[in-house]
Amino acid sequence: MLSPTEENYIKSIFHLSEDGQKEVSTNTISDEMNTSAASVTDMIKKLALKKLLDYRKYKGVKITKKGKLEALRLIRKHRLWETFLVRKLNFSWDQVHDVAEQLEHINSPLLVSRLDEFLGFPTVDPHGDPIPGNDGKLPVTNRKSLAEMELCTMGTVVAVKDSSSLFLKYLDKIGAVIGSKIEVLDRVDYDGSLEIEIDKKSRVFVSRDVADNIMMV
Amino acid sequence: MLSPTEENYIKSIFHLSEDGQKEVSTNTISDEMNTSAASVTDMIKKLALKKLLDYRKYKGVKITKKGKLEALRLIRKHRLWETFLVRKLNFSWDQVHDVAEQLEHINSPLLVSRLDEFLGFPTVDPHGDPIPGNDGKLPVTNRKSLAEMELCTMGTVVAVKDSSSLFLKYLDKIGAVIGSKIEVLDRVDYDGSLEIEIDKKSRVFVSRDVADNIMMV
DNA sequence: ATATTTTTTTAGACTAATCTAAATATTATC
DNA sequence: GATAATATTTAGATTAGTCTAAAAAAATAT
Ligand SMILES: [Mn+2]
Ligand SMILES: [Mn+2]
Ligand SMILES: [Mn+2]
Ligand SMILES: [Mn+2]
Repeated sequence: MLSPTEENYIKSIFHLSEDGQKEVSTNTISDEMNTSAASVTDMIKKLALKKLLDYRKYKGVKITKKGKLEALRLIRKHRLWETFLVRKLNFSWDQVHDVAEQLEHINSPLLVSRLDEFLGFPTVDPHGDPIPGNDGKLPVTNRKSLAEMELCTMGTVVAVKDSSSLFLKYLDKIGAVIGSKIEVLDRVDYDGSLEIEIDKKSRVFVSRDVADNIMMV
Repeated sequence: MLSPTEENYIKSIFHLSEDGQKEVSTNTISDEMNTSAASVTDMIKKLALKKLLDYRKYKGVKITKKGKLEALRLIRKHRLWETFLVRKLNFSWDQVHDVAEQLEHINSPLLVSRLDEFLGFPTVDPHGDPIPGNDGKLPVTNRKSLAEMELCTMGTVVAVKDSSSLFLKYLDKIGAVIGSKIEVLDRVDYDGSLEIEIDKKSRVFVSRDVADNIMMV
């Protein structure tokens, strides 16, 4: 059994390591968690003891198979709850993250499976992120960011990398929501900002940073 | 802001004091919470400092107005979640208590009001207990326990006092669920046990203890 | 290859929630 | 009203999660 705090660490480490591939440094984790590096050292020692991380002093951590499974269990719950909040309780996509951050720690396998069933076994959450299965399997997707798209090509928004309210409200404003079609009209090589056309209607300029956080297919 | 632990204490004290009327002793609380009396003393000091309890050394505690409101806020969430689990996720009434015990601590006013709306503003939970309003108001009910009923009178089951799985499964078995009609056929004065007829069909004997936990109208 | 800077770990301390054992107050009994 | 029993509080520890400051290791720059 993991405490909510341990669960949050393992989930963050999973994300920071790009789904468990890369090693993650102490400072990277402390930045993400808004805790001191000293606290992180304590916690990664504990998680290593529980075999969720491989830890080499001064070398950072790598998440183990067991750690990945724990992270995916949590991510599954997080995304199912976000889906519930949007589809059943009429939350907007920028309101769900913080509540799901709490709900993901509720411990009841029956609740998770019934929620999944109630929602009709959804495959993606309101931000376009895939929902891991009960076995912890994530579908492979071949997405690229808006920033990586070629000039004069058209794509569909399928997900967002940043779930902050500020970012999502901005996307709502310019109309770049999931499902909308975007064509890249021009790219400023100096800073990577783009001029885009959304749904054949509005033309807007977006920064490189914004374009990095919009995932297309 | 209260921690989940503080919330659990204030809720238990509210129940033990019969909705805030009576004083509650340290040992009564420690029994209910399964903690040591020493822990209770520490906690009631803290809650008294937060003005949720009136505490006089060696004399027990009485819940304040502020404390009652906190308790009712929690009870409202608990009962709304139980209702959700039964009505939307097909939990049975004996499966909901422990999960609701976790869900009640989720902190999101928007979530509570949307859940209330989604359920069509329910007034009672799956155990027949009234759901406090957003303002903390509880409807006054005039129920009496099955044990208090007169011989040869008929009543309807409206609530249960014990929400444990063991008790509820027993009620399912004998068919004494909410809405069923019960007539008291005979009472054993020695131990207060009863012979009852349920829904004009089956006759069973129930102990005084069971009869105490079935609320009738 | 040294010296400096950055990163990471260790040492020591704090708070919340818990415990056991000892001390003290209250209540019941004779 | 003294004594015994019970209830409650205090004292002192423990664990989880956090912090700051100091020490040590690793990375970078000269
Ligand atoms: Mn979380
Ligand atoms: Mn999401
Ligand atoms: Mn609880
Ligand atoms: Mn209930």
